[in-house]
Amino acid sequence: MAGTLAVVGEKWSLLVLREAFLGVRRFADLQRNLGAPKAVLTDRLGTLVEQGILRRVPYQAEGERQRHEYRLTTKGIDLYPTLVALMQWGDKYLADDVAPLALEHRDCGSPVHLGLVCDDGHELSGAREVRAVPRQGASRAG
Amino acid sequence: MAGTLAVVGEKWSLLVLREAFLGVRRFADLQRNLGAPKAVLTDRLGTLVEQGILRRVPYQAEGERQRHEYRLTTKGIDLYPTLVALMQWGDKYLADDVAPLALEHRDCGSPVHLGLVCDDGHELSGAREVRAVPRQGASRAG
DNA sequence: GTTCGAGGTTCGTCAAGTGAACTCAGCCGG
DNA sequence: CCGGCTGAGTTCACTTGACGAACCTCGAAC
Repeated sequence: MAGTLAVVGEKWSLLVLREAFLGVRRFADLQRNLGAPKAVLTDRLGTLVEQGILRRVPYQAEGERQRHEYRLTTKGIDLYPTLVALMQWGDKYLADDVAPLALEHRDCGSPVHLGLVCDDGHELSGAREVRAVPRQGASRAG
Repeated sequence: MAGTLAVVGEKWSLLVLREAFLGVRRFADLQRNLGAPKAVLTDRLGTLVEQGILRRVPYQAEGERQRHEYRLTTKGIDLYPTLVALMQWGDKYLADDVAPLALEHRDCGSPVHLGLVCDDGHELSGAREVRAVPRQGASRAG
């Protein structure tokens, strides 16, 4: 866990990824949506690319010179549950009125949420139903 | 989401919460386990208490004066999925050898993981099976 | 060959993080 | 009653990082 935070724990990283999941790929759009200083955004995008979470892909809009856009890699897409977890908590405890974004299953249309499930197929109600078991062979990092 | 990050997005907050979930409650133990400067730890604990994520509970060890310990509130416990999400991603992409901590269902003993499930009971394979639908009535905050 | 705009870089300022040293409150042993 | 010990902070000097504004650069269009 500490490792993950070292990678994406900086101030704007997860917000950049949120935009990425919403389909925002261009520097200027990210900058406008987030309101982050350009210098910080440049730096964050750089480290996310370094970490293999985003890819820098060339593209060319009509009548413009070639530029680069930022796309999620598989490694980046796998951070989706993290973002959803943050979102759900915010929706529950911080939302003024109603969640501003709903997630639904693309196939069946019903609402999607994040849950703890065990390999027997039970869905757990929360942290109290989980036992954490330390393992040997590594100090705790997660 | 931005709101959630404003609350727990600072450098040590989520690590403090990890320790809390592992049962660490005392200032000195937190400080030792995390290696965070005392000043920062004091500040983080203070804001987490302010936010209602931790409670300051008096306790008294034998032969010592009364002190305070920090315990998770319900609001804090509900951050569990966030931590698990960070942990699972770290286990997948950053672990040197093997995950240092395994989670199991307290009732049936089988491994627990975090998954996206829809209200029809399907478990989704990942972000690509989800569609995000904006709602009216609020600007996006999540 | 000047303008325009995306995608940066540079710079001065200011907030936040960091570690070491210091404080404070009580319990204890002498 | 005195002085030392310990857990929990606080203060301080220093370094790192965030911030906003201004500047630079490349290529297309005029």
